[in-house]
Amino acid sequence: MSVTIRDVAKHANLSITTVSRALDGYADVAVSTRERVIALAKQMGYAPSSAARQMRRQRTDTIGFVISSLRRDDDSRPFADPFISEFVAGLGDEATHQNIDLLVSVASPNENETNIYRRWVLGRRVDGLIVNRLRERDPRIALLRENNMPFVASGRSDDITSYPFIEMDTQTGFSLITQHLAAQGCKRIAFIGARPDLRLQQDRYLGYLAGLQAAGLSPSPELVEVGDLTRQGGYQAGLRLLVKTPRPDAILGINDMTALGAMRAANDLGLQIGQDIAIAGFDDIDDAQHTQPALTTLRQPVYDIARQLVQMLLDLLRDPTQAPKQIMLQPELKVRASSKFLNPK
Amino acid sequence: MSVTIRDVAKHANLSITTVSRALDGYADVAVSTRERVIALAKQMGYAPSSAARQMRRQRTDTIGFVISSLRRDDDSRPFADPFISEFVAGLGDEATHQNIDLLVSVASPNENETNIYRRWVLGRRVDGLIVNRLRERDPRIALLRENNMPFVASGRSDDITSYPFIEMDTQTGFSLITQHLAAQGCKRIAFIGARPDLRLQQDRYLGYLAGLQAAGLSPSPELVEVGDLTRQGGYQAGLRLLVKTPRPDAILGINDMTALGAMRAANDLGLQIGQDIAIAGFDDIDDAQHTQPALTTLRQPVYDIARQLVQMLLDLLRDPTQAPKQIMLQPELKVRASSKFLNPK
DNA sequence: GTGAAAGCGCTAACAT
DNA sequence: ATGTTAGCGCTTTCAC
Repeated sequence: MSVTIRDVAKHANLSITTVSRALDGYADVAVSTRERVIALAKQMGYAPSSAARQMRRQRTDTIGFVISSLRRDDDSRPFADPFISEFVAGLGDEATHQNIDLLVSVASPNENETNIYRRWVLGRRVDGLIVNRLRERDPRIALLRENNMPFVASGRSDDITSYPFIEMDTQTGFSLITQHLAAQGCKRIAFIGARPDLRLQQDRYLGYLAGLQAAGLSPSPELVEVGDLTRQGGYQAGLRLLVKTPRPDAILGINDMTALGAMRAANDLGLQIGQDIAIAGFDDIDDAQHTQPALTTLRQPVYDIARQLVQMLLDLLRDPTQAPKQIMLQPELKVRASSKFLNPK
Repeated sequence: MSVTIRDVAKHANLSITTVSRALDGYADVAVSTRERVIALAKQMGYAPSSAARQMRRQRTDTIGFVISSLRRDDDSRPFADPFISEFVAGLGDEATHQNIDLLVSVASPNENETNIYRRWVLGRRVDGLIVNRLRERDPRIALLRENNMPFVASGRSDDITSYPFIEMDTQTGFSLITQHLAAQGCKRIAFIGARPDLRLQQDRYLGYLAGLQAAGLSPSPELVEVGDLTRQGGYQAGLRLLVKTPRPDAILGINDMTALGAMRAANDLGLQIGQDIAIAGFDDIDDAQHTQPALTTLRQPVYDIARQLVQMLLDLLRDPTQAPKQIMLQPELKVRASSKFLNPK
């Protein structure tokens, strides 16, 4: 069917060994031979079969990433999450740059995403994995551990002893942004979070509480709503918050998409954002600078984080015994117009 | 290292043949044996090695998609293109659903993306490919053809005889939306396009011209600018257009991102969108409904198209001799507030 | 209903 | 500097 190393060897009157070594650039091949082989291979359209190579080398030169979509219904578009897009872009760019492949899977909420991991891990489909949006006692981590599958994480789980990760200091970040809102004169600062089993919910919520305390404000259950990290979820939660009396004078979203949804809710209720109410988010997605008014947020260098995660994973694959690199980054506060507040009573 | 079929066979006191057949559900295995094997495999954490399977079956159960980023610089975030995200989401969802894997690569502008195709094709890394944003005399298509690599396309190239594709009738669509703008009273309707070698530029530009003609307006080179499908490109082109005298009274973007950029340009110049100037786009990305004012556009069911493309590709893999399915869809005009125009002189 | 054996295409250890 | 050979883990004929 397609051209194999045997065909090339035959045409070159060489053994397949020599062809293999010539193409892989081994030193013990005559220069003239090497050049001849390379030219011939190119001309014949030969490239090593990836399956054969994987089998022989016991290595796939492929890393995997499973996009876990947290929510999908008729109103919210799938995967519209720009955070994930940018993350995937970083993974893809760095993978290409390092000459490895990226296997991507999308786990819809109804299927058991652990199954995808299981298939990839047990079938040695990939050399390693990138994991994000970790949960408490994350079953994926357990699976990877049990099967010795190398992985790096964005954010950390409970047990951080044995794997590399990059994490934003979201707790400090949320404390700072909460204090920023308080400094605008806001007294009733609401928070739209996410499912409590998500690690990021815990960190960010704690940061929010810490920020309130630092500002001398007391927390209230009335001011906390649960979203789902999507614009739609933020919109719904925003509506629930804004009809309460007394009304919140600020809304902090667990991420930018949530904040964008809340902005829309405020808009629909006729409130002037950056005047009647302050709104802020987290991530600094592309849209954040392009809304009217622009969204105050904490910047997370998602693209760079993704690239670095790939590098960390490759380091780990090269030397599995090394101490896991664990990096903590400070998010950067981006103050824009949405967090102004001109109506302090 | 990891558990193979041999290990399972040994534990079960069976030949590897029987284990293989039991797990693959062949009929000629005793029910009791099958159950025993399945239980044992699960308990031992066995799953067939994907590399070995690929090699033996001469099939990868993987399809590929290369994201060709058209532009990357400091101002524009990579991959922020929601069109691509949604497309990838559709591919990923359907692939998962069909139990195959999706290999993704990101081709940065500086590397030769044909190299990625070459590696995948010659190395039989994937069973088939999804291709989009075709160009005139597309070298990728030539490569795929030469090497008998099955593929399906979103949009078509010059030679449409031999491969399946799904295409939007963008020409009709752009004609309609241009006429819609004219019907608002706009007389100087500008168009922000893209590189002329992109197939989509040609179709959409022709549609724009046809729409002008149908509305009794004459085209002017003054009213046409070149962008790059990004928000940033739309912004720059928008600025160039809006400082001209006389000023355009409508801007039609080749896609929504371009239109969004143009909206920002109009905003920056103090123009009221949907009043001083009408703006429209194409795609109906998630953001289109969330801008202020909401963006008039032509809806393209990107997610569904992507899913269907995967199905078409799998059909093609199952029966390579079948006549290529070629589908043409009509985009749906979504009239929103951005295309109002209240200042006809 | 089960097993033996060939072979997918390649790489690497070992020989020459 | 080049060739011989074993074997990666699996599926699939073919034989029993």
